[in-house]
Amino acid sequence: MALEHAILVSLLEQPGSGYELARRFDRSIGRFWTATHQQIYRVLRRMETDGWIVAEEVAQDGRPDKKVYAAAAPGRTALADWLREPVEPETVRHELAVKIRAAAFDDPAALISEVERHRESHAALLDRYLTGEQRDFPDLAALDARQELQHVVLRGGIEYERMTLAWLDDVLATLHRLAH
Amino acid sequence: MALEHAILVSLLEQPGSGYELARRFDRSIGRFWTATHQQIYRVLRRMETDGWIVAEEVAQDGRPDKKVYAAAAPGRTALADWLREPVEPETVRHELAVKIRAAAFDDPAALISEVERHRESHAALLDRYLTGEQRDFPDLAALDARQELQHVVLRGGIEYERMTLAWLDDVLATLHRLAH
DNA sequence: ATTGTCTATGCAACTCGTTGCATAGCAGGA
DNA sequence: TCCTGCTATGCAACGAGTTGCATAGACAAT
Repeated sequence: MALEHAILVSLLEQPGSGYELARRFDRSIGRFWTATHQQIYRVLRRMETDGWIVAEEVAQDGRPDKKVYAAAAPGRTALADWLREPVEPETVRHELAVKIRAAAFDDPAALISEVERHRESHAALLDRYLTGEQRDFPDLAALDARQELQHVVLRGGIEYERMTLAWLDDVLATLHRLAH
Repeated sequence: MALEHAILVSLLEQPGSGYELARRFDRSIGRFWTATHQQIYRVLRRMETDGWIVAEEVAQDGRPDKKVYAAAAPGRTALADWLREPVEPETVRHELAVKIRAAAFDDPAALISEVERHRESHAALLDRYLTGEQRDFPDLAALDARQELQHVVLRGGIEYERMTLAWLDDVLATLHRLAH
């Protein structure tokens, strides 16, 4: 379980409400740790009672009030402890890989359009990463420690997408070959 | 939910008992879809009552009896239907990426040994993939359709591991730089 | 005028996944 | 001899994650 920790990191980078966190999990952090708003609200309440975070009610006009959370000292301690724990092995759920093997017992050609759609979404994501890189890291020679670490994670995302695109091309070529 | 489908693919490739499936999920299939024996037994019972698979009791000497499952016609139909459904977006859980961003609020050097351990396990996995490739696909020019598809998935695994190793080296260099 | 979308939070019910434990015979090593 | 580990299946309890729905005011477009 590390949703708490992902939320803590996000709140340390920038305090925010449950709703704002949910949107971040749809965008940046969510590339590495997905979560729905339901999970986030539930975990936020638990973290508040545990003293990991503190909330401040913020009145807004034209909008519902919101509770802005920020990381507290016990949260930072918990995060430091977690950092020193061994990384749990990632649980992989690669549906497309299962489908490709499944295609051997059906028509491989039936998968082609799905793989193409998949390829397009990965191409779009790579594009967003590269655009975000230009915007958030315009001068790679002048980064502080936090940005250095954010950037090395982003580089991982970029390389992952490039590798995935190349592999999907390989998959498409294979499927076309099998469909003669 | 696609554990049913992952199990179906595995049973189509080779019938087997719950226990055997659990071991396959620890080895080959599990690289793309993880599952514990508890999940597998529970889903197998459901699949049997749904008629997707059929079981045959096999007595063994020196060992407990086992139930060997094989895919049935309704299971093949369900698999074909599933193949034609759109691929669900993958839910990513990349703990290490979260930890790297977390390191900005603690000591980046504290992560180095963990990343090194991580790197070693990916190097070992790449090695196992390459050894398995030699063993299972000695002649790449003479593959049938099923093997072609298994091999393109394996190529994906190999490229993923290579990319990950390169990225982990990048991460290590960054962490060392920040620790001066 | 009405529809739709956005902000903001939450309940209830459900399924999925994990953990700990139990059984039970056999094989191999300290 | 005792301990560990392997084969083989399963129960019970819990925690994590998903889905559907609800509220409610503000704003923009049709």
